[in-house]
Amino acid sequence: MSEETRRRDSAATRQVLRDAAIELFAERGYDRTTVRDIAARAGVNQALLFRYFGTKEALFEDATAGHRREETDAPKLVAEMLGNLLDPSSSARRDQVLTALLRTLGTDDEAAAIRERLNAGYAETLATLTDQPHAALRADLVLAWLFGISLMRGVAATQPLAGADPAVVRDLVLPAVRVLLEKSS
Amino acid sequence: MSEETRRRDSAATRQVLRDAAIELFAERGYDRTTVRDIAARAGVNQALLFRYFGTKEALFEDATAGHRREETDAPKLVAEMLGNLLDPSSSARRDQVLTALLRTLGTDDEAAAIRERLNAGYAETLATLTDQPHAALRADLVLAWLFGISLMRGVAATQPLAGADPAVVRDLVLPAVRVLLEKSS
DNA sequence: ATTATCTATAGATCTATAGATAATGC
DNA sequence: ATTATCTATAGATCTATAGATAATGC
Repeated sequence: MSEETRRRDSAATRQVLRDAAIELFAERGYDRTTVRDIAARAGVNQALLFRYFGTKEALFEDATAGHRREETDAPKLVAEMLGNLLDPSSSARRDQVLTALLRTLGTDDEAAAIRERLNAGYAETLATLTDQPHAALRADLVLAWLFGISLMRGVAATQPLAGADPAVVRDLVLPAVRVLLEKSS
Repeated sequence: MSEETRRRDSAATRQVLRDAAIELFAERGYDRTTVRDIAARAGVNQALLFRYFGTKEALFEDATAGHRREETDAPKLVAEMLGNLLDPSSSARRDQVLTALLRTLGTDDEAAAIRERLNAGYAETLATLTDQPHAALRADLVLAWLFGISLMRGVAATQPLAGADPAVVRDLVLPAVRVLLEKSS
């Protein structure tokens, strides 16, 4: 609202920089996002980015951190994640982080940070989904599928997947996932 | 062998540039690969890259083009693709192109070229795999899975998927894919 | 004579820093 | 007095081009 006079507030400035960064990293990936773009979108001076985060890399790591998943009922997780990924209106923030990670995968410098976030945010919870042998591997495979779908829909935008009805996608994916994660009860 | 004296040969020079380019694009993605890197690996002068391809972008498109899949028996395709993706020794060339495309997905400028190559190279053939409704969508979903696996193994290198035995991965993935592509016969 | 290759560099970035200015809290 | 913010710029890239040089084929 009162955009005109912004009080001096280093915490707020840090936060608008983080917000602008995650948006731009999601839109363009790490390399194509410049520190000046970030500062411009945040509406703050570009030098402040370095004052508060040190380097562009540190800002990336800060901006994509801290989205550890809440512990949740395992069987519902896949459906929920799929819903998040498919529905553009839901949970925009987590989607942005995921998209930023996917778009930045090509950047070796960030590979370690990306691995850690993917693992902490998603794989750990998924691994509790099955009691079959290779539980962690099964979880990774499910995750790989969700990322592949997200990648082709959101980043590559290949048709028909990018334009498909989320409900149809879900109804196709879930039975196949069920085969992979089937409990031997 | 006789590296020392290379005859002047524009066709050969174009080809070593293409080869070096696809290697580096697969290793680092589009943005992190510089034209000087490419020329250095090819062992030719950097100005020749522009003489023969005009721009870096045109070189990318040239180097990733022309790997249209041979028409093949549909049911075997998924297993074969999976084998290609998982086995590091097989079909290094196609893997390089795929990896280059995956690593470059973040680059909007190349998005159209990438879409076209993924579609022409993989999705079209996969779409013949099933007679169920949403055949093309099912094919895209399988493709998304293969890409996701390739991405997590080769690019993000997340464990345990990155270190998993290819045979185990195949045995987990194929039954789930079968559910998705099941013919109604 | 033609054309493949090389030298040298323009011009446009981009990250990061040093140091000046100005708004706040005591 | 402290510290948030801004100005100005260093220094290191990167893509692309103009024009010189040198190896080939007739």
